[in-house]
Amino acid sequence: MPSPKGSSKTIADVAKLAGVSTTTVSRVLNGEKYVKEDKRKAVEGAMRKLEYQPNLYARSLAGDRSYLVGLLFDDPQGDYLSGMQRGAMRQCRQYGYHVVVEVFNQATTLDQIKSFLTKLSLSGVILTPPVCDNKVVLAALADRNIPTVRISPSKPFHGMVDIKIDDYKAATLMTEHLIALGHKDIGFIIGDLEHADANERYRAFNNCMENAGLTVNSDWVAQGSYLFESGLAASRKILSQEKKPTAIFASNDDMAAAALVVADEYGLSVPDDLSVAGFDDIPLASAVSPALTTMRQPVETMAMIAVEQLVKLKKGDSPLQIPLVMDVTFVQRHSTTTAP
Amino acid sequence: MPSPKGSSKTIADVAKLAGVSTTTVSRVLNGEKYVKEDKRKAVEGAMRKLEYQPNLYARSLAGDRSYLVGLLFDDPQGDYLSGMQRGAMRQCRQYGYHVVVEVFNQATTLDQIKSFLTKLSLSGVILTPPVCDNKVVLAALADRNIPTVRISPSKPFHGMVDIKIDDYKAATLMTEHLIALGHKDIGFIIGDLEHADANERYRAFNNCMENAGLTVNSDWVAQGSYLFESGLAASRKILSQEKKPTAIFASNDDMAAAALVVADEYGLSVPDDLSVAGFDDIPLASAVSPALTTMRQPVETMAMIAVEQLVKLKKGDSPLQIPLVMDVTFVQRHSTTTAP
DNA sequence: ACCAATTTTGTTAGCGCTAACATTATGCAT
DNA sequence: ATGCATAATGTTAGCGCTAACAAAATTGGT
Repeated sequence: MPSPKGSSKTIADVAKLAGVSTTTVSRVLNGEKYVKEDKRKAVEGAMRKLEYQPNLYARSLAGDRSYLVGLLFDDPQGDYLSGMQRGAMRQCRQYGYHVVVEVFNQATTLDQIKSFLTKLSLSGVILTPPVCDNKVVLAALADRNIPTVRISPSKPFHGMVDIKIDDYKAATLMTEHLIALGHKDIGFIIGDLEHADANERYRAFNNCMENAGLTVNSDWVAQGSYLFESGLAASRKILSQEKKPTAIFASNDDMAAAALVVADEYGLSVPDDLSVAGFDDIPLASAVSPALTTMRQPVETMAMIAVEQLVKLKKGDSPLQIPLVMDVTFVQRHSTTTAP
Repeated sequence: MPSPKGSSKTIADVAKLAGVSTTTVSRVLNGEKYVKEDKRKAVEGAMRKLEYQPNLYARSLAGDRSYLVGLLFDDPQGDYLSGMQRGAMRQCRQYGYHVVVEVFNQATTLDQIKSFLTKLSLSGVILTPPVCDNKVVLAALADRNIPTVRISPSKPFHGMVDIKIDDYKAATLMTEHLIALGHKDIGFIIGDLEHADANERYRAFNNCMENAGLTVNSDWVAQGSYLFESGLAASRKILSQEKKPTAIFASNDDMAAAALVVADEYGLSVPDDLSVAGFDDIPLASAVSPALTTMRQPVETMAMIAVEQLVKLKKGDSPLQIPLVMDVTFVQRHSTTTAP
């Protein structure tokens, strides 16, 4: 009896058509060895003919993998994170995995974390900053032996793969760029210090200034949160000073874009009166006017590699001992120029 | 024998501890009726004591629901969509569901769509614009009888729940606001016409102008795509004209923010020389300077309601025959004022 | 040709849960 | 009390797949 419309084929249907056992079909499905070429061909043909789609839930229940990877955010907002999400989705599709998104922040209880992790028994998890440094989450993950990749974490955590850029070096490069342009009075907008990268960028700025024999004026340093709005407040704090800097280095593009707006409020022309540098190279960076000089971070690629690593971990490969450090690209546009 | 660390409890463990059958536990788990209060209490107690977490995959395999809802994007970017995502995640957590995100666009093959839908056998799907009007996706969904909620679709589609705002009315309101301020020369930036809402807003603008006895100057109408960058180009097209409008109504805030930037390029002061109105009220709208007059759309709430509807559909409720129309809020800020 | 090592295939028993179908209590009108 | 609807609980058979084991086929050395 032909199965009614909509009812999907099972592994048994495929096995019957291919003239093999269900186990053999399962082996083909999972790319195991110990299957003769001709049988493999037969099975693959049968699968195609029947438009067979493996049942995710049966596989998960019987086996150990779930083909679901979790993408965890503290606050899902902004181009940086949607870039991550895009990369993760793209690579997951490649491997037949799917992306489950979830918010883990201060308000998330331990129970919710545990429940999420044990209920879904994820094939893997990607932690975006600052969740990647959340002790509770890390412990819960390690406890359950869930393959985990962290994006831009602070300290290493045993058994987890880290993917990052060299924030210190990148921020040093940018500071040097400003100094090379003759700027001596440079302001800095700090990112959300919950994020390890924010710390690194700030540290690099300070050290680089010191090495160049320049002093950091605390009036020109302001705390932001990486959000555009916070950049407005930070920029106002800096530019409302009697003596103003000739350049501002913002820890990300959103805040740099905000600096552009505030500069305008104070009648400063960018870059002639004030140079502004950003970080990340999100779409906005090239859209604003003047377009931002920034440091491009390959966000989408990082997420894609994260998924790749997860798949490898799944196969039993042991985690990389050292972080995967991606290259950044210095992008000079029109928001920075020689000191006035 | 106590189960080893990490191995989670099963329904059988709970049943034994509570002194009932597994079915009764299942009934409690699913909130079915026909369970006496005392047994229910006993089961709930046992669950708590054992920290029982139902196995999602077993439930999905045995039953018909998967506790996974799909959130489909054409291009996951921008505050509007991350607002959706936030709402969906929040409400899903409420109900013990999870959000699987996926991109469905031109590049997605029918096979991929089918594969996604049958493999995951989702409990429900939320379609964001413009996926909500993608015939192929709609057909595949209907075929599989998957409960579906669409956000701001164009035409009704049998059996699906639609959630939207009254774009026509909202855009009329905004246009009237501009006209009431004495503006006669009003420009318009059209959104991505793949989105039904973009069409509605444009139609409303045209009709409203006509009703007020004003003519729409085609030099002051430009096509955008809802992205910030497209707003720059559109605004430049409009403001580069010899004779300039005294107001611009952009179909969303991103493009309105771009108009602000371009106005500045042309030496126009907003709102004194040029009024600018947006739509959506994303965070950016209140951050830019001057803050945008806009029409607030309860995006996050819409997504939450979408999940709620999905859960109801799951329970066998029949879909609403008419779209759920959410209220918008006119938000007057500082980017619009009386005509010069 | 014969044996052990190795590859290839099949058999079977669940994974943890729910649906369908008993079966047993309970209420309530006669 | 008696019968009958209705409520409350239990029994059982899978859902579609994989893991563990068993069996058969193949290989290669002697």
